[in-house]
Amino acid sequence: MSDNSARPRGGRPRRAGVGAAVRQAAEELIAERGYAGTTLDLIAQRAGVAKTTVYRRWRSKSHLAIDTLADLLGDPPAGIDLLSPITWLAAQVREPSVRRLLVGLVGEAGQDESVRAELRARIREPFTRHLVDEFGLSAPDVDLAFDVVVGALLHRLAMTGELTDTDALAVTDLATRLVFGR
Amino acid sequence: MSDNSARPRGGRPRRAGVGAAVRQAAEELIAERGYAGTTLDLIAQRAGVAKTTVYRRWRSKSHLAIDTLADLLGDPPAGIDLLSPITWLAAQVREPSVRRLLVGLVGEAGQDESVRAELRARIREPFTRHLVDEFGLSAPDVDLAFDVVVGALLHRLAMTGELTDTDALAVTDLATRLVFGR
Amino acid sequence: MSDNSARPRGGRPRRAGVGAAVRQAAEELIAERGYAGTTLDLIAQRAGVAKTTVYRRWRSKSHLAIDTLADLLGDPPAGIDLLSPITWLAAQVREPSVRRLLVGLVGEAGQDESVRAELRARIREPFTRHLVDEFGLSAPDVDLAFDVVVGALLHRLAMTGELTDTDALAVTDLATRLVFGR
Amino acid sequence: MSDNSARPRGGRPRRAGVGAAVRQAAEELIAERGYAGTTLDLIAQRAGVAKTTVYRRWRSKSHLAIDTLADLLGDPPAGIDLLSPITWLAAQVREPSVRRLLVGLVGEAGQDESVRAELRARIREPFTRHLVDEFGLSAPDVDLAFDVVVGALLHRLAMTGELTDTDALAVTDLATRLVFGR
DNA sequence: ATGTAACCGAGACGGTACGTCGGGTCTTCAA
DNA sequence: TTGAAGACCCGACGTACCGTCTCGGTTACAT
Repeated sequence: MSDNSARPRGGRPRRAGVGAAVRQAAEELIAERGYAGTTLDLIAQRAGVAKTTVYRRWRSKSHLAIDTLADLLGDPPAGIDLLSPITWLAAQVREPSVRRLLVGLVGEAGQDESVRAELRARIREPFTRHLVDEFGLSAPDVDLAFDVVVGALLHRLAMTGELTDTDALAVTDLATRLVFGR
Repeated sequence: MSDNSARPRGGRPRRAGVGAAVRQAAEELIAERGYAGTTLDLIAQRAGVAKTTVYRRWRSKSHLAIDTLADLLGDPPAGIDLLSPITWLAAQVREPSVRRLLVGLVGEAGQDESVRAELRARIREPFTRHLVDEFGLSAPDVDLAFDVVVGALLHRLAMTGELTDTDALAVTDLATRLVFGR
Repeated sequence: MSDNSARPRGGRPRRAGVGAAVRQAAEELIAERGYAGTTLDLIAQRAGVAKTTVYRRWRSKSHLAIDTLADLLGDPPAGIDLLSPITWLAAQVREPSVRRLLVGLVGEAGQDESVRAELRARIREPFTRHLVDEFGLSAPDVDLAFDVVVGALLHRLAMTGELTDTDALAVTDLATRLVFGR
Repeated sequence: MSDNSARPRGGRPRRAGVGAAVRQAAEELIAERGYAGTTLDLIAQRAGVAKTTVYRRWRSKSHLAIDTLADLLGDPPAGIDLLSPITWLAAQVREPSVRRLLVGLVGEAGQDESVRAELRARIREPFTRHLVDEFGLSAPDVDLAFDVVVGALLHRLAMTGELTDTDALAVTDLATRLVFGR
């Protein structure tokens, strides 16, 4: 979805399908073994690609992970009411691969501003922009709602390892009220 | 605060002050350099202790970090109203050392159930128990409020690197309403 | 045979049998696992004794090993001819426990003069003295013969891991001729 | 001289000079501080190379030492008489670096068959082959002579820490007679 | 056709941290 | 004083992973 695909001038063109294969491998492996437990060598191997190739397209493991995650999330659904995109977000976080990617990335973000920036631009902003455009909400409010939903669910997961429907519901309710009540 | 204390009998007693010195060193270093940037060798060195001594008392870097964090947090204040402990919690999360410890630990928690368990027992449970005893609230509700506050703030931090007063306030409000409104 | 048994003045007397038990444990373990593969903790454990006790009686692992070895070798037989003590020596070296003790000790000797001295005094000198007294040979000659027999056989063992009768015979012959032919 | 050379195809080629630099560092350090007193970290550092690089080329400290020793020994001189290679061998053993390498390796050999095998193939066999080819001697006899010379001198060194000319001469005499007298 | 420039696979390399192991010392309590 | 128990210091071990680098060889597109 963006291993910066723009490669205008000469030279051998990039092999098609490599980007997808690598993201796919990363997603699977991280879902299976967690973020830290997944090696770039491993990813490259499963994707049938050399490690160099991965590093040519992505700056680091974190950036590959962000890209994988963005690809995995896709766009929020174009629903009629405000609740549906928030519910969709919560559902996404409950997916094991999304969750483990997020948890790993939050860890990295603490260490590295460029990861934070990328995370904002590639993950949160699309969501926010969607709600702003669709429902005319204020961007800061939606950002906060995003952080509340993702953060709370992630942290719950980090604490207990699982997440009940009731909890997810409570949090989405909360976030919805947050956006409304301003 | 608990690198385990009750030891049977016999043998050279543990050197007094080692636990405190190591926690102190860990706290400082993690505040300065972040969780991942802090080595056990470094901690041991600053604490004036051999690395093996650290590993004798704590199973791993994560467990030392949890212990350090628990020690750092202390008990929530015995306030009269329900708001104060939640505000206190938010304030704690905004402390650089607490925050960096938490961020690091949330990352590890994804990988390791024993870290999750320890995190629940040493960090969240004391808070919850306090609110339950003091105000007669339901434990699951308080747990959730804890996860919302800590998770949301942490995630906001992970996304932006900073945290405004307004945001912190919004989140504490939310959590308070959550506990009430059930 | 000499964990320096002289303990004149007051205090609790040494427990009888400890010396023998430790030597026994050391011998067995080194025969089974080699010198380097044998830990002092292991020895103490098998001897049913605390590590401290071992270190109170012997200066170091090497010195315990030398003592064990001396005990194990005993005195050369009071034979009538000169050949028999040399043959006896060769036979001793072929014993697994003796061999592994020797190999380990030779390694340590390279690093530590006190080990060398002890080795001379406790292992080689008794042998030499015996041949000097019994057959009126010159001490330096016998010392050399000792070094040739033990050294050659040990080195053969180090190279091949085993030792045939013919080789052993050839070496003893050689050494005998050496002592004679001067 | 052989941290293995023939590599298949592809990949970044090994940096030239690394092998020599590491062997050189190992030789110097072991001559200065003895086998056991020499760390792989130290060797790597002095060679200006990462520790991982050393471990990539040599299986262990022992194998590096064998390689260093083989490199150091070189080939026996192409003399006209049988005495000269044996004298050469004795002279080599008296070199501090050779001696300390050998002593260390003999110790390891007791623990590890792969070290024994390597020692035979890289150290003893070249010597033996030379004498067999040059003088038509039987390989087992020369092997034995090798073990007698090296073993006896090493053991003498282990016992006394030094080695006089007379002793060295006596041993080479012995070994020469051994090869002849069969 | 030929040059150029980017691609890819393979794998060496530097660097840093990890957690473990073993020798030897020290400290306390009990005998 | 001895012994048991076990904490402690020190220093080395070998492994793992990240991200960089250097090859040989390949593949379009522009000249």
